[in-house]
Amino acid sequence: MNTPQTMHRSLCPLSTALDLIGDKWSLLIVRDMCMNKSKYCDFQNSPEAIPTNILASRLRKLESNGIIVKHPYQTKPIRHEYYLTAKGAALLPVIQQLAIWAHQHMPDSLPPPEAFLSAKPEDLIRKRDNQSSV
Amino acid sequence: MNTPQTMHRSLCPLSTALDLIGDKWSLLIVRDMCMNKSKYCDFQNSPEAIPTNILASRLRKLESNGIIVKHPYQTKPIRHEYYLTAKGAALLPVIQQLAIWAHQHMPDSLPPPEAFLSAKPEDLIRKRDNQSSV
DNA sequence: GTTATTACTTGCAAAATACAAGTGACTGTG
DNA sequence: CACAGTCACTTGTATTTTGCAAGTAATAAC
Repeated sequence: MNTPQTMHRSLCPLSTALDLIGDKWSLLIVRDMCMNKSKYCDFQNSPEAIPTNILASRLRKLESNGIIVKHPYQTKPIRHEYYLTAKGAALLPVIQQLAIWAHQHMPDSLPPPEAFLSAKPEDLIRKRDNQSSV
Repeated sequence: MNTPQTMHRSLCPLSTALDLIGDKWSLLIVRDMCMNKSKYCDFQNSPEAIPTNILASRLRKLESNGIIVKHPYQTKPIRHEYYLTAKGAALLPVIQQLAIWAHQHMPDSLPPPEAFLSAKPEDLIRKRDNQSSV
């Protein structure tokens, strides 16, 4: 279940989107998931070095807003993997456009990987995992 | 002249883009400019009600990073209009994708205007104004 | 038992944001 | 001319968010 949705500044779609993911970290976590990263330590090990408290709070926020789901992959100490939902995977075009823009207009950024540019949202969804949450 | 560029968290294009425009307000200002708004009070009157000090600091930041240019439209009390540069106009696809995403996945957001979805970056650049800054 | 690892939480300082109240340069009215 | 009003800001300060370091619970390895 999802859609808790905080207060929105307006009903403009851009504004509501930014209310949710308009910060410096959320889309980087989504990016990592697009690159098949799924574990807490994967996100921590990304080159941007997200602070661990920010990571935990962003994962909570993204999950409570239906952008990602978590499901356990071991129980001894309970550990979760995090995956994009259809809603989360649908952010891929946004991220792709942002990466293209940066590559073309920000001199010191690297080119986006080919595989990333040619990816499609539906490729990012793990059907089994999403269905398991019904 | 532009490109002062603050420190980047990494060279990932997405990360560098978010270093610059990864906040709740910057893209709303760009959106307003895409809708042919150009004056300080236009931005202030948008429904999200940006605080005036934030607006002023964002305009400075966007200008110093080459996303917008300002040029005077009167001199009695000096007043400026703000326009997108080619670099700023190239953010249109990003904003369009974000708006599409929100419309499809955030229940209480309005549909993006048709004119906005069919716009192209080159339509947003005022050739005369950009050339005048040479 | 001791040490190490992972996925967090907690505490606190630093930075960003929000809100209210100025300020300077005018314009319009009487 | 005095005086209220507008516009594009700046300044001050409270509140919120972020960043960094350290701590903790659960377990594995030795």
